Amino acid sequence: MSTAEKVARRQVDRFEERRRELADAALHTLSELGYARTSLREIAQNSAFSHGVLHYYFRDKVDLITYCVRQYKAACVLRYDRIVATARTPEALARGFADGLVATLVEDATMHRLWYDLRSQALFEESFHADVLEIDATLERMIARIVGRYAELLDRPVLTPASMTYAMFDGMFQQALLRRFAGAGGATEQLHAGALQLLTRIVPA
Amino acid sequence: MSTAEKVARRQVDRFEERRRELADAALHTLSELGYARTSLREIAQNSAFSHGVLHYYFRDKVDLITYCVRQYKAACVLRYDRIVATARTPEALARGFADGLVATLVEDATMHRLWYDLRSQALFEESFHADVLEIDATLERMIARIVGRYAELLDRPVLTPASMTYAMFDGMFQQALLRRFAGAGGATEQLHAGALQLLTRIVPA
DNA sequence: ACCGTGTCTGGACGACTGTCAAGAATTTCC
DNA sequence: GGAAATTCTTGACAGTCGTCCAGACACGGT
Repeated sequence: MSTAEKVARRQVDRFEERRRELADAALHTLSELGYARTSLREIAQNSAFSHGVLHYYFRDKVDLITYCVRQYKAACVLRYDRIVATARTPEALARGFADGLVATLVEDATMHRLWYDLRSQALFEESFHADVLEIDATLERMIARIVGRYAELLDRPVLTPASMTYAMFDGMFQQALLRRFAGAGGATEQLHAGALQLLTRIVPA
Repeated sequence: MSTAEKVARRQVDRFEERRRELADAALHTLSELGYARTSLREIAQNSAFSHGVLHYYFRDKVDLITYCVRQYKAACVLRYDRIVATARTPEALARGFADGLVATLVEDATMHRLWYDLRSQALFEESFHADVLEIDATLERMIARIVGRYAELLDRPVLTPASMTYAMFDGMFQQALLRRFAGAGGATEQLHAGALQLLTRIVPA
């Protein structure tokens, strides 16, 4: 590799790193304010830079948000992979999964509400379609892995399609999140019990 | 009733009627553009009036949107009540329910995406909490009536809590809506099959 | 040390926002 | 028919928005 190539590579890396840094700040602001109320100036204010720099690293607002969504997805997978249990018994796996759901509901609540917000935006903005569908597919596979392992440990077949399974867990999680932010009590308990119950419904005896 | 009271009553009625009319226009615009992109001027432009009149009938934008959400709820209940089957056999009820879901997914698609958009907003804006929770509770009861009747026809007990049942149907519907707007095929078929399958899971043999 | 390139700032621009008020238009009532 | 009350239009207001740009700054290579 020539020195010129090394220089170019390093600059590209720096550029990418700064993009990630700015997208991080943007994600933080978005998760706090929501898509409708987040402006580029507000994002810049929650970063170490001024608002002008955003157009140096991103073509426009849609470009920034799209990049944010992709970065969010990466975080998503990591977070959920924590949940994938190393358990040796189906009971331990189920418990670990339910515990993990409740934990991320509490710890990453603002990020989750951002996800549902952005997914709703995808119903109106075509430019979000591809990324949202891809993230949903990733989450669906994650759920399928857990359910598949659970059934494997029980030596039973999975009779429910993965898309349906994901939709049901997602619906439950969304309800729990809503109750949490709306101040209604019992959200964590309902999610925990619901996840366990749903698991036994999907892999019936 | 005195004549003065009659006059007052008539004025109140007219006032309420105009509010409904404007909220209708607002709902139409909202369902087309989404919460984040809808302005009062745009709403007025899709009505027979100018933008200033909105502040004659509504205190501010939040007041208007809140009123819209409440009006939307009324439409919701009516629409879903169409689905509540008069069927005499469980098979007919299940089929009618699944058909109804698919029909409203296709016919009222823009209204449904508005609902999910506004419910996401409730995760960020406290003023939406009460109405969103109330609408969700209404929909939950609607689902519970259908499932309850289905179990009754089969002479079996319902073993799943209503909140969990609603969450699962809602999750499936939301996925179908997303696939529809994202241009992915098979949304209606998946929803139809999923609803039937979920019904048998909730009321197991 | 200096130059050139890459990075960043801060202000300016026009468009758009919610809100409001003055007055025109319309309706109601005697 | 005219006065009074209501309903509606229009334009203005102070902000904020995304976007762009001239110039200041930083820093690695020679």
